[in-house]
Amino acid sequence: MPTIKDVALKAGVSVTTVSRVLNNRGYLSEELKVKVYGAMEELNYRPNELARSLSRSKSNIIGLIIPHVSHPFFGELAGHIEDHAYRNGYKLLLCNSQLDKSKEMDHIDMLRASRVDGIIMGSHTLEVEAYHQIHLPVVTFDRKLSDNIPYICSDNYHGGALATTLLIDKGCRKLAHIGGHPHLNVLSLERHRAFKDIAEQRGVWHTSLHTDINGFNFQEYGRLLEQLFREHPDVDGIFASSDIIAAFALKACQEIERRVPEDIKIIGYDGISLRSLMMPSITTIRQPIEEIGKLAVDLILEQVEGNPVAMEHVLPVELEVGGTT
Amino acid sequence: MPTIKDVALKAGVSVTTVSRVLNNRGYLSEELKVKVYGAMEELNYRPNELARSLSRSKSNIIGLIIPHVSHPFFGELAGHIEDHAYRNGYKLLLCNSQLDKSKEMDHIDMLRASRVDGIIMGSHTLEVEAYHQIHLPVVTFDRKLSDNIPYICSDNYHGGALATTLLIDKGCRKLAHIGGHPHLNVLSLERHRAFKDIAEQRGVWHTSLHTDINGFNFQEYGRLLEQLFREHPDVDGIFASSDIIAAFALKACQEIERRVPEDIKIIGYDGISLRSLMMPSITTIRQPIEEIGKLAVDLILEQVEGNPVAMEHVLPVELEVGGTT
DNA sequence: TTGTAAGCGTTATCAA
DNA sequence: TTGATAACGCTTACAA
Repeated sequence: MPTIKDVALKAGVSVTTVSRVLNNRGYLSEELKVKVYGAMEELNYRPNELARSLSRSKSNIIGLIIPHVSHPFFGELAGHIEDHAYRNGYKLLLCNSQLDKSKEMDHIDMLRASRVDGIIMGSHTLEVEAYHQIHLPVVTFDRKLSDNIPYICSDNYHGGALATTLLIDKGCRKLAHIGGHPHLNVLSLERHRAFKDIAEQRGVWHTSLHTDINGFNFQEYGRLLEQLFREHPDVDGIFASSDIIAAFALKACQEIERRVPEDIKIIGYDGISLRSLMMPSITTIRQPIEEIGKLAVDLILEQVEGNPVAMEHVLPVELEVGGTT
Repeated sequence: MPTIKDVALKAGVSVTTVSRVLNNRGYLSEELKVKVYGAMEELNYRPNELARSLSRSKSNIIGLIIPHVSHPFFGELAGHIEDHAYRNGYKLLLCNSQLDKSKEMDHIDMLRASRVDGIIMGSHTLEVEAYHQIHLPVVTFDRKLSDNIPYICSDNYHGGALATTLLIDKGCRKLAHIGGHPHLNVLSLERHRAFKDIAEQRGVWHTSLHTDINGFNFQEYGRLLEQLFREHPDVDGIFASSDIIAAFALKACQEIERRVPEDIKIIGYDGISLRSLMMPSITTIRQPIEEIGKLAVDLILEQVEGNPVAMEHVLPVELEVGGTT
């Protein structure tokens, strides 16, 4: 591959000048530009980003750590993040922690070693301390780490309240919540708190199930639902903490021939686009996934540029009525 | 951040020695190792991968270009690719082309400028020539570019034949195929060819619909199905070129109250894990997604190491019977 | 066994 | 306005 030296040689100027043209710094005559650009064209020259990054101490790379890209919610989120990063001249280094502590630690290490300009953390298997050691612009999704690391989340409590209220208003009298493990330090647990609060306020019977600490295991969802219907065959309302869990619930109901929404109502959370693929389409609490992705990138960029950023970003949710309620 | 110099200073040796310890080159006394590792530990030193990459002319980064990570098939594929890359000490730079020519071109350019060690191409909006200019290890998924760029695909023709045969054997007499745009240069079009061949061989009526050239638009799938049922209300078998399309077909049937599989049978393609979430779960032709991902990474690595690789990699598909047939 | 010094391809400082 | 030259942090001949 041709280097800046080759371009300089061909254009009959110094590398400094080529660099200046490349970065549009200082005064540059039209004639000079034409000459240099011409040489670049001829050589099919592309500046080496590795060298640039090293020299400037800035890689223009953002690291993203999430549990699984293959999970529809994170897949959509990652898509928007990449898109927004791209529009801002940034690249995306993708890491799947698979909710494995050592993998997540490795990934953080690797991203630091790669001198990424910032890290978007969507996986949270480690203790707060581990994230404090990062010493890089960080933004967290769905977890508050400390007072000086910005975080983004949807309005989990409100979403949980909306969902629970809807079920009760629609006549459900025996509610179940299925969500993530309570020991995970994530803000989405607020959904569960809201569920309990509202159910108690309204005096409605309720129970709660949760996944293993290594959530996102599709097989497990099936087992949980089986357990639910075994122990409480008369549940008539399910608030699932994700649309995927809700879809499993829907399927489980249909398999035991309980009509949805007549016999039992289901509401999910997230608002993944696949929810409308189910039959009936799943009622859900929609998080603004695209906005979350954009904001995450923006918060990294602001920090990179040394600008102050707000620490708390609670984005509004919206009830999206489908056919399961 | 501490550099190799700081480590050298603290350990009381030269940078060369530190580098040697770092890379485990040559003879190193236990005592020395302890000393150097100790210094690294104390300083919380991590070698700067940018500098290493520049120096070695090797970034240990693989670029991946796909249409959308948010599409379940590509999401799963990307997950496996990242995982396998990680196990081999490689990082993944993710690019979503969104089937936009200029975006795809930009991404290729960017990956080259970033000196990635190789590119896995899963998006194919450009002409063959564009890919030839890459001059880097490349492996293609589902498209044959030339005789010297390795490609991976599932046994599309066989899969298409299996699917069509199943529908006919199960008694369907009026078949429809829904797939990607015929002008896209992708091997998955073989599924359609097989569909037509088999239907004709068996003397069964058949028709074909296809998406826009910018496929993967979920809204469009709905329109296509509406069109299908309007023009051919008596179709009794649908071969969809992806599980997502199949899911849309299933939903469309249920909405117009045609029973699946009694009145109309549906079979998809891909074998995404979400297919089992549908009710009934979707019968499909399963591609070995994990294997495809691994192989893609391996083919890049082999090329990076200068080893010869086979050009054609047709992976077997498998009929996965669900409830829609 | 260890160290000096050149090089990887840029950018940035400072003269001219 | 342009050009040497020294960084950036690491690897690697080549010496010692």
